[in-house]
Amino acid sequence: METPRKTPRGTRKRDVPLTKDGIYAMALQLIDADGVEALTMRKLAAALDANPMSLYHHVPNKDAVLRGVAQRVGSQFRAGEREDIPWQERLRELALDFRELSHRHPKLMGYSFARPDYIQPEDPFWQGLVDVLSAAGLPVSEIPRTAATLCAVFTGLLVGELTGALQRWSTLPPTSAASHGQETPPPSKDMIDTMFGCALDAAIVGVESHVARIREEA
Amino acid sequence: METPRKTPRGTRKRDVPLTKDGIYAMALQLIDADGVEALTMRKLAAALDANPMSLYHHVPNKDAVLRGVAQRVGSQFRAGEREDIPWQERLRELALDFRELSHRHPKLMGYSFARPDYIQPEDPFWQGLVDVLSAAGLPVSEIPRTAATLCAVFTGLLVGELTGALQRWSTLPPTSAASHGQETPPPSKDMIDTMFGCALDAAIVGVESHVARIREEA
DNA sequence: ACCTGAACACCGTTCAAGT
DNA sequence: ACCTGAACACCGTTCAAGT
Repeated sequence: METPRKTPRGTRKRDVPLTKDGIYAMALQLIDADGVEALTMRKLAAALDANPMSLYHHVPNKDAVLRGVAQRVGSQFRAGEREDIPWQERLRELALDFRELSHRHPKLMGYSFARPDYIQPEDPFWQGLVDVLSAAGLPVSEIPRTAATLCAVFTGLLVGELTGALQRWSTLPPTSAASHGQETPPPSKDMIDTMFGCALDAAIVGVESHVARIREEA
Repeated sequence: METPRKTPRGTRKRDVPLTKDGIYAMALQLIDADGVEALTMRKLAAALDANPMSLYHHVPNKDAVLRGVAQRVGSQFRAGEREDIPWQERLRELALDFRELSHRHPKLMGYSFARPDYIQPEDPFWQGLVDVLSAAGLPVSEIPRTAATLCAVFTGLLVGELTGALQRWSTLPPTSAASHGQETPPPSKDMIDTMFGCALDAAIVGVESHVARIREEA
């Protein structure tokens, strides 16, 4: 009754041995499909056609898996390398790229953004951001905090979009008095694009005036 | 051996019957102390000196408890009611108030901010924000999306602060080449205050120019 | 070195039964 | 109406044992 070998016929996944990378990759697939809260060490093992306990030979615990996946994806955010365009355009590209990639793993990012370590100093995204701010004329000592502020603002907008909060808030009635005016139109994808655009413009202006202020003082 | 009544001597909590509000209040205490991920229906019941299953008579499930707590706290964010000062100042006050109150429940807010429903349309905070933007001269139809964008930006910064991401990123080396320049100074509380201030300034300028642009078009 | 089964100490929630 | 004990279907993780 009991098949003596796994993958008896269907030749499921694992001809390949378990690896850290393989575990992270499958975890990402499961998260993309069902969300972070549905990820389970047992389900992960099953998806890899392995014994749940085998995972612990490659990974210390579940939190490490989540951290690994978050950092793996975080490191895929690319840096706008084009040095031929003004830094303002580069920043815009960087941000839009960030957003587009987030859309590929919405379930993960909603979770990732709440953990401080999904962006690593070696990540191209961080490097790119530092480059752009340096091109903007910001002194080195000012760059990390400006970059950090920009990251926080981007992720705030993205969390808002990915969780639906931005959608929800945008359709909230502007006054509490029940439905006595015109309705606000439902926000389309376009409208959220516009909101991102506005915020990005404001951020750019903010950096510009920060640079100007520092120039003045010197 | 078995004491026939609860609270046999210590007269613990419950002379009072279980209520929805009581449950939320205790859940908030536990979350403040140990974090959202440590909250358990069983521990919550124990803290209320009740049988775990009794909770389900007042609350449908754990998610409802978390939602209830988040909304309870969300509704405590106050609206800057002072109409005698310019809207820019009112917006600043609103934001700083929001931040200060978040600091009172850091463990909760790190979680809350990821759920779209912690701000309700009837909340004073939302009403205040709508008021301020209306005082800024924004047409009613523009207000919800502007308010939504501002909320997303604030919460992004706050999440960054509460999770330590802002701290961490601010001390990241501005260049990947290992330690070959001056160090960036460690960010103090003051420095994070400054970052908030800058972002707030940029947001205000952004709203101002949005108003100007709309005026122009009309 | 890598894998595994059994077991431990938990979870959230259902349900039938009590008052 | 409100509370409860037992039980179910799960968790993450440890550990001793296997190859």
